[in-house]
Amino acid sequence: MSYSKNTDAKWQKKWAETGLYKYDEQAKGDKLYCLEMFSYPSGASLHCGHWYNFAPMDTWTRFKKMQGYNVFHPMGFDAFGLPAENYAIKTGIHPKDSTLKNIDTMTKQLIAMGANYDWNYSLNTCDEEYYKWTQWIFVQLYKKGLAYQKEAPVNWCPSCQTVLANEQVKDGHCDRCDSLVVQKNMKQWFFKITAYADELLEKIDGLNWPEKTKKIQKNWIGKSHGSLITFDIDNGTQLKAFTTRADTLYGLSYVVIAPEHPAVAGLTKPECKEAVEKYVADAAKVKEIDRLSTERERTGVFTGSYATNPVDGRKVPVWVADYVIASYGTGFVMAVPAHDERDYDFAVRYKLPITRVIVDKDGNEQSLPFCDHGRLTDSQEFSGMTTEEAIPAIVAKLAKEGKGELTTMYRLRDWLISRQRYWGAPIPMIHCPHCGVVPVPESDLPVKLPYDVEFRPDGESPLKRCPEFMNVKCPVCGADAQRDPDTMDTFVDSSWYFLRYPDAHNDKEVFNKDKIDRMCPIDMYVGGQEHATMHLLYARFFTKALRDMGYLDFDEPFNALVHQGMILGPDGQKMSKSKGNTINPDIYVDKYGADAVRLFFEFAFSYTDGGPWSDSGIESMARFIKRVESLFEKEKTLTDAGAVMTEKEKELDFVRNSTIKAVTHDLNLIQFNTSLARMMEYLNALTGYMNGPVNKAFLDECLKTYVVLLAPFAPHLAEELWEAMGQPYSVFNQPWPSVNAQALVKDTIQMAVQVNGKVRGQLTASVNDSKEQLIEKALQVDTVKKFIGDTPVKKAIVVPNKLVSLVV
RNA sequence: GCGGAUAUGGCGGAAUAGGUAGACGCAACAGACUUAAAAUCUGUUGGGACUUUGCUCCCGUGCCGGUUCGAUUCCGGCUUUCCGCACCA
Repeated sequence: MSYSKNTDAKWQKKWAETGLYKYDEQAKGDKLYCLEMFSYPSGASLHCGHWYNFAPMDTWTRFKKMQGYNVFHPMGFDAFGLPAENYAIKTGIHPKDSTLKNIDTMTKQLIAMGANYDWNYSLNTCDEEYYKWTQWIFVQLYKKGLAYQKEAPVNWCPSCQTVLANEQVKDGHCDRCDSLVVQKNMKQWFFKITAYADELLEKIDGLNWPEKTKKIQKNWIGKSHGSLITFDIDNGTQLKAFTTRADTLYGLSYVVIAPEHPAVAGLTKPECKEAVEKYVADAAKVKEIDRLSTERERTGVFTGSYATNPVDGRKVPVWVADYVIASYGTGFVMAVPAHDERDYDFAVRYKLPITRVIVDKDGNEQSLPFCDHGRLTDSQEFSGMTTEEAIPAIVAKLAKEGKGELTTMYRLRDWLISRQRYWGAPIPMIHCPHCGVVPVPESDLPVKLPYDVEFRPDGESPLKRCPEFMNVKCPVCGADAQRDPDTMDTFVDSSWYFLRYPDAHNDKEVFNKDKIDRMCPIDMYVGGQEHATMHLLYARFFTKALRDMGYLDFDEPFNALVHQGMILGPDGQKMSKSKGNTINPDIYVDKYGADAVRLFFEFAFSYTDGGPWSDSGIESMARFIKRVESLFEKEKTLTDAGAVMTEKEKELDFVRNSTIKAVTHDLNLIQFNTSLARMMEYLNALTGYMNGPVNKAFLDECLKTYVVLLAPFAPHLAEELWEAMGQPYSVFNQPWPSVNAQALVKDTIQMAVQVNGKVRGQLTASVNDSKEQLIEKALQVDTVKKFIGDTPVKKAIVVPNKLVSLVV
């Protein structure tokens, strides 16, 4: 017998035939819902990133099953999306055809990996059975007021020919194709994620997530405490400004409005009209390009209008400037150049007054702009107060006239979900000339995505060109109406898939409430960190919205979260086709077997770090497998020296039990690399033991322990060894070994002896030695004597089982 | 610019309620087997010193300092690389 890819095939077949992976909801053991982020079948096959995400977690879930948990571990496909569509445009192959073919290939690869998914619980987001419920959720959100349409400046990717959510724009570029994103005013569908901003922020602290991810998400939500201050404008209107520094109000020198703000036209005096209109038009054109420059000059124009500072009645000019963001706060800000860098630069450029109203806490005048908190000066009755005292005081004064209030503001914007693309779930809304926007009745769902459509994008949704799809009767009045031609962002599909798995084939409801409440939240969720402000945020929002609509009873979808690291090319660079450093894992599976590839990914780096692919690394894993096999081969040739437990047997038993202890501990912490290091040490100990006379019955027990411990890591090899030992199928029905505490107690211990903090010698201690006896022994060590000489020992510290430290 | 992380042999990486730094593996070198090579097995392997080659000594976890009998681990200040955000008022 020799492990190879044939071994893989043999056991994969047997596992499938015997239903080893079948999930039984009624089975004994605590439920453990473990999930990896499902894969995107845009490429033709699984790549190293998938393998690194899935294979080690397969090991982990197998371990948990052996520990007695009732593990639910499904897998599906995030099948809609731009890459499949772009591939279709390039090749002419319909996205549905390529996607289904890729899903088929990837499923086979996952099976070839040895992954223990129960495919009866699988799902695929481009399946009508699935997107029917995606649309159903859209309708519920609409009815709840959480889905709405608005005309707004949106991010437009000219290459993908679609709008994008804020979260999908990185450095002003499209997250998918890297094209420069431009701004466009369009009427689009939004989900009101901001309604949950507070809860999304607060509940994050209770989650067992990586701290960094929590921080990224918190910053993205970006709560800030401040005040809304109302300004009277000389055209008779009022505008509110959001500020975190109401204490600087006496230093006001002008106010600024964003170019996209609807009030701009009304503010502009005839003599300024030409300049303002030109500025607004230019701002729209160059804005996104210039945003990339951090050295960008702040520009603006005067509108001709004046605003009144509500705190002292002074008039200040109203400017238009594109350093004000229309979509944050009110799009209108108060400018205090002395205490804000941006306002300072702007004031210097346009020769606007700069008035100091804050000094530092000690009363010293710092150089301007001085942006720290401090103490007020030249601020009437508020002079002398600190920033912290002055803010509520000034707002209270303004509040009497209805011109000030404390408030909070969020950086988070509502989630724009319309996409002018073909390959997604159609938005289930109908536009009727009489009734306006009407949701598709639930009984008419799904709104099927038509197959025969010219899907090349031209800035309008491809579905618009499909009259059979577009033309519909209004469900309310029966008049001729039009469907919404857009499809939903694919992040909508993935915002609830984990809720569908436990009840994947329910055709009556989105999911059964009892079932979902029993199975969720997810106990362990594993996927890339790049989803921190996208999928992981959207999924939390969906869970909360569905909870508030009564469909489930928990607050958070993912109790624990782990990010696997990234696998790099052999050159240490990110894998990419253009660099030519990609690795196809299939080739290695074919050559060395799935277990060798699994072991490589698990042993070569810490799971959360990842690292470069290495051919010699994978060869070393193949070598490890051979060493394990030859050990078991050798065992058959040994003769029994009798059932005696000598020091050698005790030593091996010590290693066996400390291996069980360490592997269990490290696997619980998702530390595959150190677990396997312990397995190698145990292998080395077995090899050493088998060079001498052996107690066969005892050795047999040690080898059985070895196979059971190895099983989650190298499942095919372990089944083969288990069978070869004459043990009944399957090794995965074996309980996880427990530690015999007795075996870990040693009679004598090696301890270090330190003199003034430096190790100078070793001593052999007996477990029963008292502190005094240990110190006495330490003083007798030759090398220690040399360093102490005649100097008296001032102090002696004993660290049990570790060392004796002498201070002279 | 702000925020977060990171730094350990030739390489991947171990070890932190402060306690023998370098586990485990790779690569390298030497030996065994072989006509030879590969494979396999065994051994050595952080750097340096030696008029005691040793159960020897000195140095060593990015840099500088501090606390401690003792610091990879804690504190203060830098530097590097990576990541997140980036006119958020």
